[in-house]
Amino acid sequence: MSPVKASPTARERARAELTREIKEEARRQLAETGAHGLSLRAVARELGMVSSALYRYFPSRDDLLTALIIDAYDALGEVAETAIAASARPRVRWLAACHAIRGWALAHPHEYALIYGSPVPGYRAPQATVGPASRVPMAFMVVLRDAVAGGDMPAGDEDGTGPGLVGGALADQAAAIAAALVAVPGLAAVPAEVVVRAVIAWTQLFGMISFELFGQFVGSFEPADALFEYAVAHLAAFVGLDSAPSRACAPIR
Amino acid sequence: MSPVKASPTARERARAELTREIKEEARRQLAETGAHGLSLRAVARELGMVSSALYRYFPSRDDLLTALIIDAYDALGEVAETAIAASARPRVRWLAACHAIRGWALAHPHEYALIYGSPVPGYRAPQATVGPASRVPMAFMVVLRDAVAGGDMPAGDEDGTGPGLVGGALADQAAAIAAALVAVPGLAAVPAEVVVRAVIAWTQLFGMISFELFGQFVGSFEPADALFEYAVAHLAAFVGLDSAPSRACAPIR
DNA sequence: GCATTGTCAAGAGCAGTGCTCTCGTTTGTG
DNA sequence: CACAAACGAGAGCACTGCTCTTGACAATGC
Repeated sequence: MSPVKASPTARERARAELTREIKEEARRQLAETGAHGLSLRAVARELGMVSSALYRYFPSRDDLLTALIIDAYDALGEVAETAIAASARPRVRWLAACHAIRGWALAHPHEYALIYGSPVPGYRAPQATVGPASRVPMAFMVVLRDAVAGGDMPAGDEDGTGPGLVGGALADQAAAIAAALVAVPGLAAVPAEVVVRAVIAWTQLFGMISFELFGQFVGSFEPADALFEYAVAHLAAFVGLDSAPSRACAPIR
Repeated sequence: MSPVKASPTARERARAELTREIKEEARRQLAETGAHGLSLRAVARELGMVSSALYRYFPSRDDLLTALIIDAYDALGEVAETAIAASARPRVRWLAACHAIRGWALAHPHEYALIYGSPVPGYRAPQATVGPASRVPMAFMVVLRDAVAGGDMPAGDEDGTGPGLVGGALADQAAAIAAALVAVPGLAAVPAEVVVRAVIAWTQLFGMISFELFGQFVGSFEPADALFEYAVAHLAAFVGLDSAPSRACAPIR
């Protein structure tokens, strides 16, 4: 935001350092006791300061949580972005992103719960989170855009009446996203139906990770590795990223 | 559990009544302030009693929450079961269940968050919840079983190498579920691949509902009606419930 | 019928929380 | 150097979940 001063004063450096330490300690407690158990007083105690001093850095507990949420979004976004960075076939990059995201979620369950679980206490996501939050879906879109540009996917697939044709409000919403995607790096356009399918794939991915993490697979699909593998393979086919272009996603029948 | 006495004493009736009232008031506060805001003292205050008296009915706050969780699972399970009760084509019953579940979730967001959001505070789901929790996925399985039995779905679809063939650990896990399903009402068996696909559809459904409810669709897909419609149509095709059997889920290409 | 036993609501109290306010002190700047 | 902003410390408020004790009531055995 504000331009970084050439020589930050000792006070500013101390402040930045302490802010970092507070978040670090908070993240530690988060990993131990979850969002509910995160206590400002405990964080302050652990840092050897008094609780009221902490309010100079985060005006409320929710603000601390928001900072952690943004960090988590960014961390996961970076994981996804490095996963798709490899110069491989789009399908490989897609699958890599899915596995990387799951890996991060399993390694940081409480931080995952913080951003993809039920919204914390009373609290509504502030605007500052939507940027970092969009990094993951954006990464998937980038892969699809590259696939379209590279000819790895049929570009114009507006065939008549599919089982769930994109039309009406859906088409508009998808077009808005596709437009935003084109505007930024300015290359090939992604068809509306592919955008919609990508969003569905996105929800599918996080639905499965959430179920695995939040214990909905109790006695049935645990571990969920095989199920996940199967699901993401289907998802890649669903959005149009095929290993063998024919028989995309209908082995049944 | 315990056999109901023919003539419950006045004390027993009062206790049951008060237990019901406590849960009712707790549910009301839950709808207003979320799980975090639910306070035993506030519930007691609203009921005109003192907080300590409440501990005679629920030994701890977590126990109250558990009771609410079980109730929520049961309520949603019943919604799903009545939705599939109609004697229509399996595909119609499937879609009805999806829409009914979403409708309940939108009407009871906090209760939904309680059961499908991040697991509350520190707490791990006790065994008593797994029964009610399985009613929804079970309902979907029943539809599929009926579809297989009624010939609405290809029964043996073990064609060679699909994009994500079910095999190894996945096949075992799916077979265990299919076996449990057959054991109860004892009719047609559901192929392993269909079971796996049903589970994936289940996670997809709740992934989308969660994203809609928890605000991940911020500026993009709101309202999500059209997206949901499109997604569940795909899901029905994905598990093998087709309106027009051919071109199941591959309008792309 | 009376005494015993168990259940119940009430109250006080403990340890903990988020948050606010007021103090001196420290630090950077005009 | 002086002044203002930033800071850490402490006390305090209202609230929480939870425990313990006390006295009143209802159900049961003799």
